[in-house]
Amino acid sequence: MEFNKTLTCAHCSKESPVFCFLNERQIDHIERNRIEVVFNPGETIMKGGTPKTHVMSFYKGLAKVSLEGKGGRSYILGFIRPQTFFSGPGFFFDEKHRLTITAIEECKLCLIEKDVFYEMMEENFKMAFAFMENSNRFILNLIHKMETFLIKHHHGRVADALLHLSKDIYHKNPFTMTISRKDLADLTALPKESVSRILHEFIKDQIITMENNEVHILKEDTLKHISHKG
Amino acid sequence: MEFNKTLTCAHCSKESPVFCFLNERQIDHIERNRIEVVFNPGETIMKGGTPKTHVMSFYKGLAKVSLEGKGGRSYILGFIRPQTFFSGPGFFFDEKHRLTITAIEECKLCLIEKDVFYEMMEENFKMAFAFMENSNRFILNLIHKMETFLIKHHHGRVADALLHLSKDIYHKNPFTMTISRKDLADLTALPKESVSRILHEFIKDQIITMENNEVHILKEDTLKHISHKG
DNA sequence: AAAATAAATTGACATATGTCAATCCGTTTT
DNA sequence: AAAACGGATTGACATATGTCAATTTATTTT
Repeated sequence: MEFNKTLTCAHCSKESPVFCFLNERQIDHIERNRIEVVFNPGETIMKGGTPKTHVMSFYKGLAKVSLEGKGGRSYILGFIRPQTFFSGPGFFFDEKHRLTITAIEECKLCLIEKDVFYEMMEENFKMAFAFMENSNRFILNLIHKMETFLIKHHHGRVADALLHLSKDIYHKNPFTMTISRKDLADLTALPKESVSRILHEFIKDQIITMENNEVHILKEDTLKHISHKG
Repeated sequence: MEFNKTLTCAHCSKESPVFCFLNERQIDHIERNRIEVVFNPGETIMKGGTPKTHVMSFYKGLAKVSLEGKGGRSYILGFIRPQTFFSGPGFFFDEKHRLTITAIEECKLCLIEKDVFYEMMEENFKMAFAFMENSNRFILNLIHKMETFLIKHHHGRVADALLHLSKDIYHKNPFTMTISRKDLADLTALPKESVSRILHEFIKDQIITMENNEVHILKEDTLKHISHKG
């Protein structure tokens, strides 16, 4: 964790899905009320169960959003990529984080006090709506996530995860998996051994290649088919 | 489905988590722009995939909210009980219902045009906030639901479902299950045969009794334990 | 570079779980 | 009341899947 202001709200806010609606006065207000932080891989950005004191504007890196389930298991509900605004689900509901956010690649982000954000939302309707739309996006992701959890055959879940990583997270096809096998296991709600095996089968069947976490999806359609048939 | 106005917004809005913030003029506005409908058990109130044209104020009955998954399976994400406001997830995002709502017991509800609702939200900030809080509640439910899906042992899922039904849905302990075994299966994401078997074991172990869908939870703590250990 | 540590893979095994089919029960229909 | 229907239960069975332990590979440390 490092502290050092290298960003400016004037610049970042343009890219933010929520803060892009702020007026100059408000931009200045968060500029004076933000904390800029860098997290290294593995570090916990927000811990489920702790008090919710800040909202987050994610500027750089890759982080995972996970739900800590019973018996020490944890389940990855999604990833955070720049630019993202994140308040945690249940912003209007209670004062606790439900989810844990952990840095996977080095992350740079700003924290803004909850009350400061709340104030601004009250006086800026456009932003309030953007906030709602942003929350909506999160729910829809959750619902999709839920669908994938309900895929019966585990091959389907891994197939889905690979497609998701390539398309939505790394945005390329031969991509370098910066997430661990354990993460891939938590993402699919499978034991890591199963993930290994299934990955191996995909390689054997020439659906993907993988060398040193460099994954290349050869037969996207086959993966899609595997994921769809369940 | 029957049409016949027997309710008044002036009365109902007092109980609504969202409409309770409306002023007289606005109450009058929805009074003139609402459709009152009665659905019989089994009827589809909203169908996933169809255009999202109205929001719903749920006045009476019991309905299930489900996600239609791959291969004709469907999964119950939750139930709707009066008084509930329901817009469907992703209200600000797109024009499609993601979830299907089906009446279990006879349901009476009002439909209000999306645009009418939108207008009112724009001019009434308090209501907008109530709407957000309401959405938040839905997300938190989803997250909890997700946790239960991830319970490893299936006994745990059934235990959790029984507790949920008794505590949150029927609000009593010896309760009459108005939902079918198939629904219970969809609620736990299990095949209905498994549900039957597990229920039978619970009865055998004297954790519950069940006669003609009259369920009595005898050992709540045991159920909780089964659900928690996963 | 060698040693130590952690991560990932593989193998073997028991069993929890899904599927199919047959039976049972309750409800409705004529 | 008998027949017909749908829902729920039970039984039998194959197998997909999780677990544990051992091995290999990769990564970090000294």
